[in-house]
Amino acid sequence: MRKRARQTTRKTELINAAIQTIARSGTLDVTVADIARQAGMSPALAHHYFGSKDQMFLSTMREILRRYGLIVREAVSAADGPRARLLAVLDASLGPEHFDADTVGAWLTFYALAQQNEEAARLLRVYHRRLRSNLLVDLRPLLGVRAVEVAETLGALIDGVYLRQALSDSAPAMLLKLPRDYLLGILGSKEA
Amino acid sequence: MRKRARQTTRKTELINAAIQTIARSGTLDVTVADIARQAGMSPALAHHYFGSKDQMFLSTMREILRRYGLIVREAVSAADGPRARLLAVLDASLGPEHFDADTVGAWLTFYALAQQNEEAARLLRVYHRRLRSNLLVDLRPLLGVRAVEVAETLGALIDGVYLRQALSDSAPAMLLKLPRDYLLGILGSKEA
DNA sequence: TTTTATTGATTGACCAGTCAATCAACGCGG
DNA sequence: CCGCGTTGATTGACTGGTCAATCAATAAAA
Repeated sequence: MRKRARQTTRKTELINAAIQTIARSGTLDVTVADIARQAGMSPALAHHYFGSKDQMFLSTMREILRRYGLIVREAVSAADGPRARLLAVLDASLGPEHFDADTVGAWLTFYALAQQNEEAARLLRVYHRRLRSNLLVDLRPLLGVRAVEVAETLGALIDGVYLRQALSDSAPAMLLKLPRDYLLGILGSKEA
Repeated sequence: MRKRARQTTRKTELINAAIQTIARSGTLDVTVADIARQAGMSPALAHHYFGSKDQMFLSTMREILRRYGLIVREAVSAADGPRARLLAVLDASLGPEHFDADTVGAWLTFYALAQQNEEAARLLRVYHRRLRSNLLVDLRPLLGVRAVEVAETLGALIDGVYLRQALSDSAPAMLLKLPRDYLLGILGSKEA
């Protein structure tokens, strides 16, 4: 048991180091040595735990996805009613936990990775579907058939906001409220 | 003069080869040798013309941006009235010329590059500003102060659609009509 | 002839992954 | 409580391969 715990902490340390290192350099070209150094251990140890660079990246991606799912689930369960839950999903998706420079950098880089690596693409599709279904659950009772289109639009909008945030051209605050305002606009006009 | 012409064609050949090669492999990890081979010449010649790999990539990016600007300007000048011009900008931005697998692949990859390379980030910001201003020109007379928010939303939405297209999860047709429907929804409700 | 185009060969750097060797903790029989 | 063997943690050194960039040499053009 002690053994397993140690292994887990080491892996987690490497994953955190990977997120930081990837975001800081903005590429997947980061070397295993870079990540290991960031985590304060030798490159050989990283291989010992993950087997290959690709496996390390995929684990990192899974971890980011896991954290995202956790936060969303928490936020949704704390909200009451469809409208509040929808806003909770948006807030959680664009919350500071995912929107810090590190995570955004890593996130963007994974999109690039997804073009090469089928497993990476699969993980990204999982995220898309999860977001979509989270939105649809509460959009359907409010909008009926139009829910699908609105859900797709919100999904694309969130991703676009991420993308632009990574370049930090516009003011961040402005970008963050875009999906929320879109949703409120839709809900408001439907209420009438 | 002859000299310049030859140099230009060689450079263009390399740029086209770069677009194809990047898109096909889905990464910036393509080697100069790969690109040169695709263009039917030796790697050494590619260095002769561009000096470095980075310069070659940046030239490629500028070329893609130039083509985009060209198409948009053409489409806009052919349209009549603010509403038609807005739709023209959207259609041109998501048109098949930029939406084929090759260009989308290269585009996405450049977003990743922009995190490392300041010049790449600058070029992407140029594109953002150009799109924004293209939209604002015709949105302002229709929407007044709200034009800014709508322009930002459309920009983010387009980028998001690109991103999702690159993963081709949803049906392409569905994705493509999202920005258009959003704009029509805004304009429709304002007309009232 | 002078300049430009073009290439094959080479170099120097870098990096993922391997391996053999230490090191530290733990368990266990005496 | 003490050697001692087992097992996982950890590392430094090394390898095989790749790639950007350079260079010297040749062909073609001006």
